[in-house]
Amino acid sequence: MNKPVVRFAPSPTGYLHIGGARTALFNWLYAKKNGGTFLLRIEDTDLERSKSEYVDQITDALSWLGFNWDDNVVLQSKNKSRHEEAVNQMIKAGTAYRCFLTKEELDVLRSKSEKKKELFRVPKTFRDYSLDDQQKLIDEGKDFTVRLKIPDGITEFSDLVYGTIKVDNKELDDFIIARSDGSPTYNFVVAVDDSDMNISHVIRGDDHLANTPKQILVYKALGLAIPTFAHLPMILGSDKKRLSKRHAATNVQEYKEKGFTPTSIINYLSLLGWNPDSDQEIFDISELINAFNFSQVQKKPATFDEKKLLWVSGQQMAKTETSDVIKEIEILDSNWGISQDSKYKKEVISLVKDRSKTLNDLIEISNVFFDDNISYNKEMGSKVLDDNALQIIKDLYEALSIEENWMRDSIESIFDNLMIQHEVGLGKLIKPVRFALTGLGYGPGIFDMMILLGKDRCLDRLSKAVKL
RNA sequence: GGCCCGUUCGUCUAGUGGUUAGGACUCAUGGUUUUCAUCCAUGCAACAGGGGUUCGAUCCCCCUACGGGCUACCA
Repeated sequence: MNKPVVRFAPSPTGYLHIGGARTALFNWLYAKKNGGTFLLRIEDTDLERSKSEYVDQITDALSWLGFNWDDNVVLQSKNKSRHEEAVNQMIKAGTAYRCFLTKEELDVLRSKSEKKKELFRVPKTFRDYSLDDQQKLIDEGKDFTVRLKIPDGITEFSDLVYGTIKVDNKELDDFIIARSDGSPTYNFVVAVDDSDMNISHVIRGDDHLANTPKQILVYKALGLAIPTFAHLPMILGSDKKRLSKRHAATNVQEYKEKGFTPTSIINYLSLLGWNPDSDQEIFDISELINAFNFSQVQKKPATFDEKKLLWVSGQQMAKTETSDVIKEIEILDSNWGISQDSKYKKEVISLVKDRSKTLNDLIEISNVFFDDNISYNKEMGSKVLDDNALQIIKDLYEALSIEENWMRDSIESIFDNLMIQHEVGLGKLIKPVRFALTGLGYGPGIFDMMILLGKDRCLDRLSKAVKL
């Protein structure tokens, strides 16, 4: 079997969203698994809506995810002359024809049919005009579109996900392949470009399933080799509607900003609409490449669930080496821990890594170790630091300040003494102390934290908290 | 309207012509951590409906309902 060539072909009319990322992922996985080629084509033929800043956003997001494309990015708009050539070739060959019906005429006919509840079909008025007759109309100055001459018969293909799909060509109109301004339409260019790029496997969203027979007819009309198709089910928002800009967070960039790593996002996305044929849910990238297979791709749409993403992210965090986690944080926030000792940073992260789900969690908690200017929430302070708690902290301060031995055992025994002295459990002790030290209601184990912070900073913070 | 595709716990999914329909997330409860989180255990919870075929259908067929896509001089 030849090495597959696949492509991801977004249109630059917006940022890369989660659904697009999933399509890119499955393309990329398939290419990697089979030693194939992954290409990127930007479908920028809709000049009205396409923006170059979106191209940059999309390529940035793909790079961040690690979906590196082989070869240069193909801009569809650059293939204009090739598309024109293909259209002319088809007119000459008689597989396409010039249609002189105007949009206005067609709109009238269409609405008439709709009123009568009849099925609308584009009239085939000009379908069998000879090239000479067509030329005469052109000479008269008439505008025309070019339509594919759909042959009789059945168009059938085998989709890697959906199996055999069959459509009677009677269901298809002679659709436009070139507009009256000469620009080619989607279902036409996509076939020409995929063929020119030697795409062997077209892997895309299943919103294109119904377009596929049309594209196959273009391949046939041009005598081109037909690729294999694999359509992926849609990803839905929590309201069961197709994921779109209306939904909360759909931009890949937003997930980066929320502190998710590429691996976590890829891991979670892979589980939407696909199963590894095992109980495994947490994958690193190479495991995923290994396990990927179209036979396990789902036909029904899947709903995006951020809670599970969060869980996957936490699992990934726990199994990632501390030094790699630090690298990820520094990619996200280049100012993080900038003036801190690298050994100290490592100790901080390994202390909080297993209890954090996102890089942002890590950044927030680690800040407690970097910045001695603790900001205390007043409302929370008045709740946690009642008179009893304040007395405990004062006593703790006294005991700690005369402690020579800043070790876990000695700190623990100080706490033991305080528990007896104040007749409270450790829980009642820890909460105010943690708040005094960090301003937070959660965080790593109190003793580990105190050892890492060191005696001076602990005493300093305790005294500050008392003065609140 | 026509054509195409789909429908298993709330969510992601496994599964087979005979199963107590399995796992994961979420949620609840309990345990560990004398706190929180993690972790562990237990629990709640599903075959869209109706007809067939069959000794027996969640699984095969048909219909209905629901959802999605295409039906554009959008992509």
